[in-house]
Amino acid sequence: MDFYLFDSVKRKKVKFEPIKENEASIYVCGPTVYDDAHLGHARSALSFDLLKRTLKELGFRVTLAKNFTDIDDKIINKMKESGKSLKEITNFYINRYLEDMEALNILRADIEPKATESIDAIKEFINKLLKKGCAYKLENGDIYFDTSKDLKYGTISKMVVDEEATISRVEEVEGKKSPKDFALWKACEESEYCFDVEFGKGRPGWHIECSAMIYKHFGCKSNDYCIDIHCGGADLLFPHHENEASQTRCATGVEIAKYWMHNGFVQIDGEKMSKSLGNSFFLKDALKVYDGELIRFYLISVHYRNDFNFNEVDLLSSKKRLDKLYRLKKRVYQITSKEPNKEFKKALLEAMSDDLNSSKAFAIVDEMINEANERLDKEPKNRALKQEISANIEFISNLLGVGGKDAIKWFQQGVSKEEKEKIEKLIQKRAQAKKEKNFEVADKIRDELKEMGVAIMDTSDGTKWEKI
RNA sequence: GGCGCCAUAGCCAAGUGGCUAAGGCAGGAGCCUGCAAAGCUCUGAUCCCCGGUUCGAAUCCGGGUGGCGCCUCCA
Repeated sequence: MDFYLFDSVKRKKVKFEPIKENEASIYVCGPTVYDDAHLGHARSALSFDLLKRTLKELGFRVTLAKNFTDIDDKIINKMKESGKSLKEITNFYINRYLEDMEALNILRADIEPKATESIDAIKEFINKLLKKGCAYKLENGDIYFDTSKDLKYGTISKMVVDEEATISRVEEVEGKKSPKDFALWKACEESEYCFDVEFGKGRPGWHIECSAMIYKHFGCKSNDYCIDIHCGGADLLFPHHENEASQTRCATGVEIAKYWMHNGFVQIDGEKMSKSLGNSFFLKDALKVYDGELIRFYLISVHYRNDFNFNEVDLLSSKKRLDKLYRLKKRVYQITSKEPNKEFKKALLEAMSDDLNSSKAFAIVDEMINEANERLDKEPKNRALKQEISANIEFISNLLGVGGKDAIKWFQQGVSKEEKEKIEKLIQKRAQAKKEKNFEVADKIRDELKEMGVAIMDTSDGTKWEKI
């Protein structure tokens, strides 16, 4: 099965034809680790987690790299504010990021380079640019990339940078040849975040690390491209990706990536989530209230390229939808899965192969759930059917990363042992009352359970309960 | 000012030239049930407006209206 993706540089959907047959090299622009991850980080990570899972399922050998920018102005500011060391801050937030992403069931990247651990690669890269005359040094020691040396500058984002407009926005730096030029190396004095290299003490600029890391980990030797797919948030297209591409072009003569994918934004009340608007919120706070898998499901129920308007009402409607998958899973509880239904598997994979159409994929999942329930109603003892359903759910969990948890526990989240015992005792009492046809008592117990946030359902297999 | 995205039922959301416009949530009717819940069945939109292209458009083109984003760190 072929994979199609929307290439945000070509601005159209194209067939994925990897540089090396059956292999896919992916680089995702990761977070700057100066604070906790917010929903936008989650959306980006989820989008390209789906990319990785889909390509793997299609049989590609996938190598995904995601960097951590662990040296930057904001981190330095945080150091000054908190009195903590660079490493203390960045290690703390890297771990937090990884924990949050794990809660969302995001597969770990195969390579996780850090800027501070890539200084040699960055240094080499800057040296290459200096040698080729694509970079110049200012009197203060800063090194800038000379965008005029790259005739293709602007072809990634199609941004024609208006010199005057740019001047008004970008801070003027003395000695800079063009406002489009950007810092590769920022000179600094002796300190924890300064690195002593042959062209002077300093620290890397933001754009250079990605180019250097890609060069280091994937190589950009004789191919036309360094990697297959370069991914990131829509806001990175310009200037970040434009600059990365330009540097790599100048330094290696090779295009940095064959394909580009950009995910849309998470908005709150129709506006971009951002700190300056005061409407952003951290993933860790959402995770205190909602299961990570629910947040995952909610965020990937909308196509990755669209804007996503986050709100609690929709999140709760997503929960009801996801609950249905787990209710089906409960019906085939502890049944060993065999082979998934061929047509179902194909349809699901086809949807995801069409530029990661996860919305369509979930529609197919819903149809499968519906059909499975219908058939189970008719043939509750059909073991082969149960094995197939179980395998279908397993396939969903591999491809989409939802539905992989224990179905009983899913409906008992946040219920303590004592509570559980109390619930089960009440259910027993109710069963006794029912036996005695004392429905008044039975209904009273049901109301009592409902007040505890517990819903019950009588089945041929006894009374089941769920925490709502 | 430059570049770009979006507008589909009460809400969320696929579809981007041609069978009856996916799917979910909410609502209504029914089956099941002691009654419920869960599950199942049935039930809703001609696709922001105007014009054009076409045998045929939600889907392409032009013009509006409304919303959002990038151009400064940003997923």
